Amino acid sequence: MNVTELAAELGVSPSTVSRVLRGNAAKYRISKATVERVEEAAKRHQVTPDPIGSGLQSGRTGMVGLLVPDITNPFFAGLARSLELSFREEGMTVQLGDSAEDPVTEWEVLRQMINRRLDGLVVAPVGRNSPEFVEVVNEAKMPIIMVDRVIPELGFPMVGLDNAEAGRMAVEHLVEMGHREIGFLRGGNDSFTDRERMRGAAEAMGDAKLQMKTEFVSGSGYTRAESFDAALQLLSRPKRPSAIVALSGQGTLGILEAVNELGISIPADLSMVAFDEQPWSAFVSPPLTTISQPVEDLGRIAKDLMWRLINGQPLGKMGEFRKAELRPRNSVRRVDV
Amino acid sequence: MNVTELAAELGVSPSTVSRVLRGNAAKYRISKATVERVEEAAKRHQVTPDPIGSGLQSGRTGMVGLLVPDITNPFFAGLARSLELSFREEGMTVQLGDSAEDPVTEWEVLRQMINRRLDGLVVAPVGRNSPEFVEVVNEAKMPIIMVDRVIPELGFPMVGLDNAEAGRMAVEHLVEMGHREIGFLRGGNDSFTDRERMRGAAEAMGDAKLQMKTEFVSGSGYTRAESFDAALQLLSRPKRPSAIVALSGQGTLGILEAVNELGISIPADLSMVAFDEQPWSAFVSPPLTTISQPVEDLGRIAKDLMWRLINGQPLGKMGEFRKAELRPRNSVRRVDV
DNA sequence: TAGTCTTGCGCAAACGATTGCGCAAGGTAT
DNA sequence: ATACCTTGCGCAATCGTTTGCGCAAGACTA
Repeated sequence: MNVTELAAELGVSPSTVSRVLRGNAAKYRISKATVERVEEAAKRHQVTPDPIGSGLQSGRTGMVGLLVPDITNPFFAGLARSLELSFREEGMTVQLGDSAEDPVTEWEVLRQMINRRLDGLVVAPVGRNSPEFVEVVNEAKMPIIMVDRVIPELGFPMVGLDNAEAGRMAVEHLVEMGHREIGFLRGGNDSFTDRERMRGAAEAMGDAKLQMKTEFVSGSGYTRAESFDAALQLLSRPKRPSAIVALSGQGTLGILEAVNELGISIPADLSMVAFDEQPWSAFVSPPLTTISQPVEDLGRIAKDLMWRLINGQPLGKMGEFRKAELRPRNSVRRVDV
Repeated sequence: MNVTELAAELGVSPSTVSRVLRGNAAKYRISKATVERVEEAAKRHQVTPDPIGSGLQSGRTGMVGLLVPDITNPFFAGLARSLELSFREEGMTVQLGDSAEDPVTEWEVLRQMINRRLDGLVVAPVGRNSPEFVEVVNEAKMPIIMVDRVIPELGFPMVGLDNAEAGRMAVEHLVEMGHREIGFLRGGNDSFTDRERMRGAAEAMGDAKLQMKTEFVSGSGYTRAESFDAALQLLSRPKRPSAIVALSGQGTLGILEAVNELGISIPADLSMVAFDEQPWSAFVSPPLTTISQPVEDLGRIAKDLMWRLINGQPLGKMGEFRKAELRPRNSVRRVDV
């Protein structure tokens, strides 16, 4: 049963039913009696305005797109969960897109989402600022916000981690534990996120009067295979750092895999601070010292920003960057200074 | 620019443009010259039929709903990824719903999805067959298939693991390695999936002339906290099994947490076979012996089934259950018999 | 008693695409 | 020259909802 049929049954016009169900009864001066009749009948027949008909008229679909580089990455899964819940509370639904860390797929998915006339796009980009990416997001006539691997140059509202601070925290912790030779496994070299983490790390190194040695820094993409290769390369040199920072979740896996391959023991031979807290971080051997992101907050903030954009409300600020949290466990060994 | 405007620019009717863009040019005898003109102009202006207008007319939304109990569970994330990719290849998109392992939330999300007039629903239920669940899925006037925690009584097409076989594999492996006292951490006691895994395990125990001791079987829900409690209870008894099978992914985490808490060492004090291969399974200490599900296959099969249902094609069979794979690593110790 | 307000709600035109039916123009057959 | 067929495409209704405008009826004022 749809709105029109319900109206016929009640002997009122579809307009009236629509206004009642949309909560505009007062605005159109529908009498209390009529409102109640309509509401009762709507409940009884489980009638709710068809989103398609409604969308055609209003231009709203009640859906937002969420584009992530990899939904199997627990960070993005957590973000998806938080966003889905937050938007559901507003009666909106989330369309999932997964670009598989591939820029070309990313454009394609974005185009599909744009064609679908979603109300807005929450994009966690692969991280590279290509001309094609810029073109496709700029021609989208809908609100867009960026999360996690933001690209500030594009001028979209952003939600993410205070990455420089997070990088700094990792290094400061290692320095406190007596480490002086610190290595870094970068993730997705071209991304703003990675550059910021490195910037913070470099500052902390400087503050501690330590040198960041290029042979102790290894770049890689964000995929698991790339991370493994980079970690292998960094750790199989004759001279190794005494500690390493995995600057991404996949990087953590890459280091664990390489360490396994090379027979290196953590933390006896190598200390490690790992980005991204995961469900298993605390229960593996050794329990991992991690940098944890407030992923639920990020989802809620992203939803709030998007909600304002959709409803034409002013944004307080163009972005929000939350602090990370260091969780010290046993993958960092205290060494003598 | 939409279809109507493009038609105006070309001096043809919207009908003609629609027929060309929908690939129905031949059926309506549109001349080759006109087809080419339309196609060229559509490409030039990037015109594609508006899914809302089209949906209103055709009744199709080009979207399927995916409802999972927990997108942060890597198994469901993998399923989501596989499904998203498979459906995208058909030009369809996936709406994500996360019930957070809560039956009530599950009904609500289902209702929302049904109201949205999606083309179909891929449901990984929380696993409990409640009257409310039955009511809501039965009143849905759209194709539904169940994945993973299927509920066979409801008669929907199903895709999942051959769970009995998987349970059997776990036990047979432990028996081969000399274990005779085997414990089980069940996951979501009421689910068909869990019962099947236990059934297979029990059969294998019987075949090996071993007794399944009730004090070595601990039930729990599917959440992490429940799994931890159950594992703690099972493992803190004075007499412990020499090996344990975690019958769910969260159960694996629960056991690892409990073992950590109790100071039990794997595999020295306790051997373990863990359900659900995860990215980190091979790189933790000790590398975990796992039962791996072919999650990508499951996604593709689910999409195929759904595709047939949507297009009114006959289903070969009402369900497909794939074999699991045992990945022997170092969490199972060989013991003397 | 006529004019003005207020209350309560319907009319009809969108929104954008799809599709059965049929018309017109040109060709072919008789 | 008439009848019939083929080719090519447009007409108009339809899907379900929303919303500006205005109508009708009763209440109130002068």
